Amino acid sequence: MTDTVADAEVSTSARELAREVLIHGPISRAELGRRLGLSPASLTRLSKPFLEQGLFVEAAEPVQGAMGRPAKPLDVQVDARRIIGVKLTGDDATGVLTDLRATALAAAERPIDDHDPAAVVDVIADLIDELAAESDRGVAGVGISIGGNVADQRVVLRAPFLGWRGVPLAELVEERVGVPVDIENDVTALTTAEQWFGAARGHDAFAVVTVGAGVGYGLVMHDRVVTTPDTGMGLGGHLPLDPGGPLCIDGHRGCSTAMLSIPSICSQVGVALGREVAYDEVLELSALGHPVARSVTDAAGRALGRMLAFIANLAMVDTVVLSGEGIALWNVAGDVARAALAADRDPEATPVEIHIDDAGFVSWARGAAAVAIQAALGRLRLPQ
Amino acid sequence: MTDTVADAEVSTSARELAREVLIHGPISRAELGRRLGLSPASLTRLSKPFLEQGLFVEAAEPVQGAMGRPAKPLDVQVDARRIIGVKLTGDDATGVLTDLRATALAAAERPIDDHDPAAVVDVIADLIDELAAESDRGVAGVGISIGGNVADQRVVLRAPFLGWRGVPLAELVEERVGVPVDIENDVTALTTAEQWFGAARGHDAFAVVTVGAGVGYGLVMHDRVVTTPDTGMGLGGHLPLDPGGPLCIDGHRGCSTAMLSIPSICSQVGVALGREVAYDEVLELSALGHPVARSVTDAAGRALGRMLAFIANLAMVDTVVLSGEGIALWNVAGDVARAALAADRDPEATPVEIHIDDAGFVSWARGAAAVAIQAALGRLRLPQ
DNA sequence: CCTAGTTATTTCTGTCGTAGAAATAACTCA
DNA sequence: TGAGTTATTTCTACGACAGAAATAACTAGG
Repeated sequence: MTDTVADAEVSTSARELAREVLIHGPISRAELGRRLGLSPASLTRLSKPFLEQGLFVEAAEPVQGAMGRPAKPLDVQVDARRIIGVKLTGDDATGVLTDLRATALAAAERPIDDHDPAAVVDVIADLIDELAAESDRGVAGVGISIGGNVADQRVVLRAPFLGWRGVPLAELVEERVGVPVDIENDVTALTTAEQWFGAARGHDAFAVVTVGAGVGYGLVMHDRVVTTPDTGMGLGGHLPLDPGGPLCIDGHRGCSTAMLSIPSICSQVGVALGREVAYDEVLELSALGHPVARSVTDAAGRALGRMLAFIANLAMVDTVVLSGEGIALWNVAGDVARAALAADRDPEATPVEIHIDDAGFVSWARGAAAVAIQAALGRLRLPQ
Repeated sequence: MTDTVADAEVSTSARELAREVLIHGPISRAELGRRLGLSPASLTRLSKPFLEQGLFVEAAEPVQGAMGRPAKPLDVQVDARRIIGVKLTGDDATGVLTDLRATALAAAERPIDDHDPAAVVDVIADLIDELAAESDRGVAGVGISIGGNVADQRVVLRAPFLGWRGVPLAELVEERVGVPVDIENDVTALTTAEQWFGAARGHDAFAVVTVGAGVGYGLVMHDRVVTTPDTGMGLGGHLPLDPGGPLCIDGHRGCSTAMLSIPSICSQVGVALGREVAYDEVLELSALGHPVARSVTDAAGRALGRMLAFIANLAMVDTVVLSGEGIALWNVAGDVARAALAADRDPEATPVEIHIDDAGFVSWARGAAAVAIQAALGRLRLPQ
């Protein structure tokens, strides 16, 4: 972003306008005025600098069919900036180059062999350089998401998979790449992406459940992602769901991780078959009706359905997004899960809307990009 | 409230100021400025009309010990208005006359024999008249809380205990008492009271669990009580907590109602002893170590602890208020509940803060009063 | 006892964002 | 073709707010 000296902080209204257009665009000024509680005059005034900067465009296609003067809907010029999102695990760093709606334009990956912060920063910087080379218009911001605790979008307080405590990752990476960097917990980042750009876009309250190496849980309420000091501790990963289920590594019988995580499902089937089995194979066997695989995925489905019911009843949401690299489980266990959900929820209650985000690792990296997009919005400067 | 023709709508800031003083007063203008993000000048301006109207007072006791000019904290004149709160069940109407902080000054009760809306309105009007006679300064508003679905704080959509559907209760009672009336779901109302005037006062996120004839669940997040179309359906009342527990009336084994409600606990002990047992006697027997009572209350405690863990992990709160007419259960089962909670929650996570509100039926009626106080705030007019 | 330092509150003034009204634009429908 | 409808723009006035400076009411230390 090339800021002029004369550029000024944008007002709250301008930021809300940008957010609304980013999430709901293309959208007319009139509709924006109604949503934001502003007069038409204000919308003209507020949107002008965005149009002048090339951050907004007026959609070519006016709305047809209605009476009166047709609206000229505003939309973000998604190609105005490029963003990079990086998802960091103990094993590798996955990155995507995206536009302003976190749509992936390029992807890359690097293994992480050494958990030393300096070594990891090297890998991340390399990954970012590779992705930035794919962009012909520079990079406006970088987001990094990580399993663990993050303070202020700057410092990794605790990252069990990397054995980190108090690593000022944003600073370290910024020094290397010369672009603003923001760090966020991985589930929070993914939840943010679902809220702004995913299937739950525009819902004012919903939950996110991720199934993968572990089980993650995120919550949006009153249009805001809920974060607490415990965010990143994985508290949604050890809910007791099945008193007859297997044990997780922490000794919880039938908890969400024991019932749903990829490693646990693979090892349950593996033990019964007496050989190592990959996750994809489990799902395949289950689809073919193999009794062992079927039994394990059915139990997983029941547990997932029960978890969804608990979420709907206690977090008071009626929409849930399922994501993560292991959510293909839904293909073979979705029906069982829906039945279990129905059994634990009042039949007169609002049905729970379930969205599947099956983009796997790309979703995690998109989440990181969404964090960078939000941060860029916060840094926005416009000519007065 | 005697409005002059010249009185004007109060601004958002003025309403937020009133709310903040109501919840946190006495509190200095300087501190209010910091909390609301306003300059000291604005606080002088905003608080002046409240002081002129006699709604605020400057606390007599300035803050001691600190350096600099001592603050003259603002507080609400709690006696400036009187409010009536009524809790309606299928059997009776309980009412309280309160001040502006929902502190009960008088209480009264009426049995409800006839569920016909007209008959119930008669009883409520009588009850209100009796309580209003106790006030020497009129009544500024009436709140009525009810188990069931309420639309817009005006119309009872569904109230199973009364067999009502679509009763415009606010209108009917207003016609009789000539004072603004607002209706709210009972758990929502109680949650509101806890948020503004209870032990969780000022917490930005917490949950409420009520134990009584049933089990209720309310949630505050981002400083707002969470309500959904399903509010009033009692979805928190049928969470599966103990696979070996008794059945509730809907056939859920070991659900929150089956494990925790007064009728279920009494009947479990009653069946074992071969006679009818009152709730208080169950708690007494349990305290004395009676094996049957002990066993039932221990199971209840474990279920409650598990429920608290689910709430903390899924609603993402670290504070829970326990209320309702049956919460004396905590006296005999609190330790068991705490142990169960600890078992289901990561030991490194923030400990869950538990507050007990043992005011029983008065709390329910206070909740209704809190709704009326909020509504009065919304209707507030001040001389410009 | 006096003075410097500190914090709270008030007064005054300029600014910025907003709504309101009226004008203009661009359509549909009869 | 004109009446009706809706969207957007332009212009103006108002009002809420912050900032600065003044005033107030204390504490702490010499």
